Formats: sequence, structure tokens, C-alpha cells
Amino acid sequence: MARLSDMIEEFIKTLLEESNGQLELQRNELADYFECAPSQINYVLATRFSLDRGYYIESRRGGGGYIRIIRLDMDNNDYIMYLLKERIGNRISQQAAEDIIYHMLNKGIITERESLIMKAAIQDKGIGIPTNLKDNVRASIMKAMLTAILTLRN
Amino acid sequence: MARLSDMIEEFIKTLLEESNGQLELQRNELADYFECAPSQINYVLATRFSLDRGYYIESRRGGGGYIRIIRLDMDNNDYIMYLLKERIGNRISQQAAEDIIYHMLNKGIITERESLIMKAAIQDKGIGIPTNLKDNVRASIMKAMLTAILTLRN
DNA sequence: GGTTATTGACCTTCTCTGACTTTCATTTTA
DNA sequence: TAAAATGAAAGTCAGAGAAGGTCAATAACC
Repeated sequence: MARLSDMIEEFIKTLLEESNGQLELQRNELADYFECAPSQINYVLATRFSLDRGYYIESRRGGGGYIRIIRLDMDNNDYIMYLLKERIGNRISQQAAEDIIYHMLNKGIITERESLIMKAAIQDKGIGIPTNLKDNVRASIMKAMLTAILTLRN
Repeated sequence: MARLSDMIEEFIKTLLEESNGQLELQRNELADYFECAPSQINYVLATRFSLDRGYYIESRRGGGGYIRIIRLDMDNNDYIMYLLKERIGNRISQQAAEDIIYHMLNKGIITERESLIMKAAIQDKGIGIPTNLKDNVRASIMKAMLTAILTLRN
């Protein structure tokens, strides 16, 4: 018997298919439709539409709130996906991060201006907190920026 | 666009466009037009036409009262210098930083791609350390990125 | 028995309203 | 004519309402 999560996953994927890889939905509406708890939707999003699986989620609370699901183009972005899934873990040094940015510039994934902004954001000086945490913060920031670039390329 | 606030924001921006960046309006009139509470107008002004987003509000109460909305048009380099030297100190909230990035995008100082990268770099989620330090780290990163942009433009 | 799924209670954020306050111009009154 | 009253604005703020988020406890599955 098909599990609820699977059905919701299928449903969302169909919608994504119909809407060119990007869609907005209302959490409560969807939960009503499947007669389940609203938090069930979060579970499906977390387990089936994670970054690892090639999706990016944005949302907004309050009146007029929404959840936006974006399918990322994994095939044309395998280098970035590799960076996100394997190369960058919880920590990364400034040198390593700069090397990655340099490489992305060379491959034409980002512009020179973009490379300068990114380098500024991951500098030791920029981060300005105790050294033992810097590499962790840098890894977070780096991944957040890379994810932003992924959503751009669709 | 479901939200009333967004509709009012759009409306005001159209008026501003037509009137060369400065306009006067009557709060109650506008509230009547949108069939909402007058204080809704204040909410829109506070959240969408803040100083960080590049607008300045003047008003006068009593008979013949008005609200004047002024779009700020500062030289781009001066604006960045103001951000670096005055606006951003040791700490800045995510909302304020996002408003500034939004404003820079509107003024054509940065591209949309650059704005997304910058927003990613200053997200609470991206920074991933104890809350009490986030605003400090964010301020550092923001200033580092702005400095990079400033050097680019010379 | 351990992993995966589901729910519900509680939290956070954003929007919108209404009651109350303040300010200013005009008109009335002593 | 100066002070008081009136009316016409705009401002403030707390609270209700409308979304989505989190997490721990339980249930279902393999």
C-alpha cells in the first residue's frame, strides 16, 4: 500500500512537471487535500525534496504565506552539486574556499564581480569570530551562496 | 499577489514612477481606495518604504494633513560609503541587511544574481552560530562584500 | 529492533484592524 | 482678540488572525 508521503511526493512532482520546475503552494491547502497534519507536508519536503535530491525550498509565513519548491538543474550543475554534497562538509579553510571560487570563475560559472563578492564573504577578516568556529561558519556561507547560484541557473 | 500590503506597495510605486520620485498622498483617501484600515497604510510605509529600502517619509497631521514619500537618489558610491561608515555598525539584523540589498538592486548597483548571492551570505541559516553573535558576523560579512563592490567600481 | 512515517502541541513570523492618542487648522465664544 | 472648542487629519500599539516551522512522542513498516 502506497504510503501517504509517497503520494504527496508524486503529487508535487506532477505539479512541478506541469509548471516547469517551479511552483508555489499553500501548506494547509495541501494538507487538507490529503487530509493529513500540516507538518506532514514538511516531512515530505524534508525527506523527498532536499538539496541532495536536487530541490530547493523557500517559504514565507504569515498572511499570504506560501511554500515555493524549485527543482534544480542537477545535470548541468554537477560541479556545484559535488561541492555541496561532497567537497564542502562542516568546515572549510579560507584557502580551499578561494580555490573553489577561482575555479568557478575560470569555468565561467560566475562572473568576476560575483567571485569578488563571494571571496569577501568567506574571508577570515569578514567573518570576525573565534578562529575555531570560522571554518564552520565559512562552510555554511559557502554552501548557502552555492545554493543561491544553483537556483539562478534554471 | 494576494497580500493587500503588496498591492498598496505596487500602487504607491507606480505613483512614484509617474511623479519623479516624490509624492504626497492622503492616508484616509488611500485607505478608502483599498477599503482597509488607515493604519494599514502606516504598516505598508513602515515595512516597504523604509529608509533601508531607500525611501524617506514626511507627514503632517491635522486639517490639510498629508504623507509625503520621497525616493532617495544618492550617488551610488556615496551610498555605499554611508552604509560602511554609518548605517552598518557592529551588528545588523537579517531584515535590515535584506532591505539594503534590495535597495542596491533597485538602484542598479548590483545585479539580480549578485543580490541573491549576497542574500545567501547573510542569512541566519547560512551563518549557523549562536544567535547573539549572528548580527555581528552578518555586519562583518556585509561590510566586506560592500567593500569589494566599492573597489570594483573605481 | 530499528528505520520510516504520522500526528499534535507549541512556536515564530507576517499581516491587518480598531481603539486610543496627538497634532494642526478653523471656528466659536467670552 | 485671545482662549477654548471643534473637527480633521495622521501616529501608535496591542491583539487577533493567518500562515508556515519545529520537535518529541507515537505508530507503522520491514
